[in-house]
Amino acid sequence: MSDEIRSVRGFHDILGNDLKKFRRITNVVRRILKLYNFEEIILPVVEYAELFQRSIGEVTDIVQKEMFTFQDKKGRWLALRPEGTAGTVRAYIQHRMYAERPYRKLFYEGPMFRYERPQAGRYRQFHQIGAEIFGVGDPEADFEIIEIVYKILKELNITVVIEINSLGCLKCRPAYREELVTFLNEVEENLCEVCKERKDKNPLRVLDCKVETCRETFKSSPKVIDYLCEECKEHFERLQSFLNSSDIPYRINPSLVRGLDYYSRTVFEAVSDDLSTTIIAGGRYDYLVEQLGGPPTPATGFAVGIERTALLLPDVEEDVESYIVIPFGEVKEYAMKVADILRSKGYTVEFSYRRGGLRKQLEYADKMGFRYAVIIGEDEMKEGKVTLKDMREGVQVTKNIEEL
RNA sequence: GAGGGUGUAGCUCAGCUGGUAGAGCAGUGGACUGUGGAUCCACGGGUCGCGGGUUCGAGUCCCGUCACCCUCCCCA
Repeated sequence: MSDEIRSVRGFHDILGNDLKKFRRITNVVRRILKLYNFEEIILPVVEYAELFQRSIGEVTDIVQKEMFTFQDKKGRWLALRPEGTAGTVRAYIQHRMYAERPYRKLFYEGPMFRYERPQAGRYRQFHQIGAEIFGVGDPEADFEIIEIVYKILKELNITVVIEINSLGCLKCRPAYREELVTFLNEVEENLCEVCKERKDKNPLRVLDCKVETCRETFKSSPKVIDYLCEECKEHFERLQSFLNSSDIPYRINPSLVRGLDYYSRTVFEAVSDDLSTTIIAGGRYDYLVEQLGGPPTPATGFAVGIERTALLLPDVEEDVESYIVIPFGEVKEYAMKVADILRSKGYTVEFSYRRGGLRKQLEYADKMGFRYAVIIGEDEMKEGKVTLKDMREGVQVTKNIEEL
């Protein structure tokens, strides 16, 4: 036992009930994305580290402290992807997708990697499923993304609040940023230690602080939405008008900012009240494609944190209508044939390897939750029949092999 | 990167001021040779996370270390 090899810290196996929840989430998301005609792309797990430095932002924690980076044999810096958007944009550019159609809707699913301390719903290898719309600058696209997020949560029966905000664009954000820094310097003594640190590094992030005294202080801080230029203001208002004419509940959170540098204009988060954590988030990133070497292309998208969402799902006991074939006596060949006949009709069938008498066999069938036990003894074999027992109802019938 | 908690049987856990390791559940077999969800009996199973120290003697005390869980930071 002492020399047993365990999985690497923060890298976990997903099995049993956790896997059921995992699949439930991805199935729901995939089905909804299909309704909106998104197409899947499978992206590599490894990219050049530079891709993330140039997209997520050099000064973000993700890039500075949380990325798994390493050198290949030729000394190039590679990284395990910490998120999916950068790779999707890279692929969009690399395959010249911008030249094929006026716009493109893509989705991806897979493991992401961040080097951080594991805790509830958070691992070093975690999984996201996300979608992006390239080439649409209009708020319709933002609305579609938020609508999809809402449908996902509704279908999964998860109660969350969708918070939205606008971060403005390159025209209006710098002015706001300056105002904010001025304000933060004035109230510096009221800020927590972390905020004092962050104020110079990434001032927008300060607004995200959860410390009560900070929140109180920020009530009088300048708000991004008051500094939006005409175009950004109109964009944000039209998004709200789409939302208002839908049944999607939302609220504006003027302090909502996101931790990745590439966002512009619309940002949103689906925040769980009982978990007090974000499970789905996203927003618009109109400069990223160009920043990574493509033509100017507006884009917007979202990502679902699968493990985190799974925490909000109840344990599900699904009734699988599966069969167990119980051979009793010298009937193995016959019993295997019966099992295969059932499989050819599409049933899930386990051939029992459990040793022991019929009693033990039925105990096993009961414990494992099989709906039907197909009992096959020498009597049944002689007559070309089987005994089919309904484990739930406790009744059994004898059937000819052809009647299965 | 900072802080807190926990490591004893497959699982959940007890084990007092140091004195040879325990329960429940699960497993296997039997009571019961072709009928489960119940009962009873028996059996197997542990370098007490790892390393060192104190001691005649350490699961228990001390030091170190690792892992897991949780919180902060950060983020989905």
